[in-house]
Amino acid sequence: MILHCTDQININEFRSNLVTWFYQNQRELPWRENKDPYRVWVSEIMLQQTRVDTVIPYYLNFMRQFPELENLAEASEDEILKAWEGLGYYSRVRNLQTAVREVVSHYNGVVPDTREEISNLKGVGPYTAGAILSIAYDKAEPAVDGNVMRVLSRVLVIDEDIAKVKTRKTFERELYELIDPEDPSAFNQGLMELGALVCTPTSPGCLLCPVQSHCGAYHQGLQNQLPVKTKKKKAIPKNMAAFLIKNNKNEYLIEKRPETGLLAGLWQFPNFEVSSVSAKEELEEALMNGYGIETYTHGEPIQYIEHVFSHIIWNISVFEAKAKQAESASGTSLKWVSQGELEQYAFPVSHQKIITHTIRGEA
DNA sequence: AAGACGTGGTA
DNA sequence: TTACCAAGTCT
Repeated sequence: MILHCTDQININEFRSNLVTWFYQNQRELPWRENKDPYRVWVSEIMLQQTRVDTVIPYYLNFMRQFPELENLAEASEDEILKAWEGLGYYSRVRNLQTAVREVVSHYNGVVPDTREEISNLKGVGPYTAGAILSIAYDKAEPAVDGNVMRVLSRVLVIDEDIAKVKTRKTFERELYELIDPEDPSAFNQGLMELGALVCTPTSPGCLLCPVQSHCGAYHQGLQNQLPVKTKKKKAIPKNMAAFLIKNNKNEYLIEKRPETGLLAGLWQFPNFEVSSVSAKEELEEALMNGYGIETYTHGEPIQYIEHVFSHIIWNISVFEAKAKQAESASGTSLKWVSQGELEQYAFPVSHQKIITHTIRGEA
């Protein structure tokens, strides 16, 4: 093993090669304009399991809408979900607001700077804690994400399964030795940037790599065998029925999803799992029991949507229906809204397709 | 420990 | 088309 641990000369060279490379090759990103802890925090939450290119427009909009931590703390749930609409993993923004409120009430609006305190904030796990501490506060704390595990598994030739939660701790232990105490921010970001731009999952650019000489996998020709990662299971398909229901005022019925679980707190058209979409009686009964809505009988589906989540596939048949009564027993989770009002509410991507295709008649 | 939790891009 | 991914966290 080329680098492993005790050789201080090699460690110093590794650090300086990585940090120098980072300053010369880092991308200009909106969250790199300054080190404001709140701005760094928001970016780290958005970046979880999400590509840089996807995040950029959301980040710009989010910071325009909630420029200071206090603005986010005071926003409504519908506002924050709308700002997150389409980004996925919606509990991230709900947790972020909970955490930001905690910072306002408990830390006088100042993001705490110890791992202990910051880790107790909702949605801040080991990676995000390390990222904020190092990037915003220049603390020598590891920030182990998928990039870092891929890069270090190659450099240090570590073949533990990076899909396993405990493997992260192995890399954190190594990092406490390896991290550059002079510039932990550039070191951590350099590791991630290297993973994103050079030490990629497939066909890594070893010939361009600033730490090639320190890389055990490169010297042994193992860069394509590492990291080791077990595969995940495939998504399970479900038959879903969705209903586009109008009343006599030309309004649509929408419902708010439960506060926990899949797509928590988002709005949707009445939507539920069915054994079969051709069992009309089952559909009518579900509408009556679930929504208190009697409808004029509906015909064949007017739209089919396949939507793939990480662990589920929704095969949605969309039906059109007219409510027999103008008002329904409207709990807080049911609402009649005009076409124009629809855009105020955050919908899952699968139901955005109903709005664009069936309501607006776009391609 | 393993599964829940989204979405859009790429080979 | 299927599979895997992309700056993880919570239960």
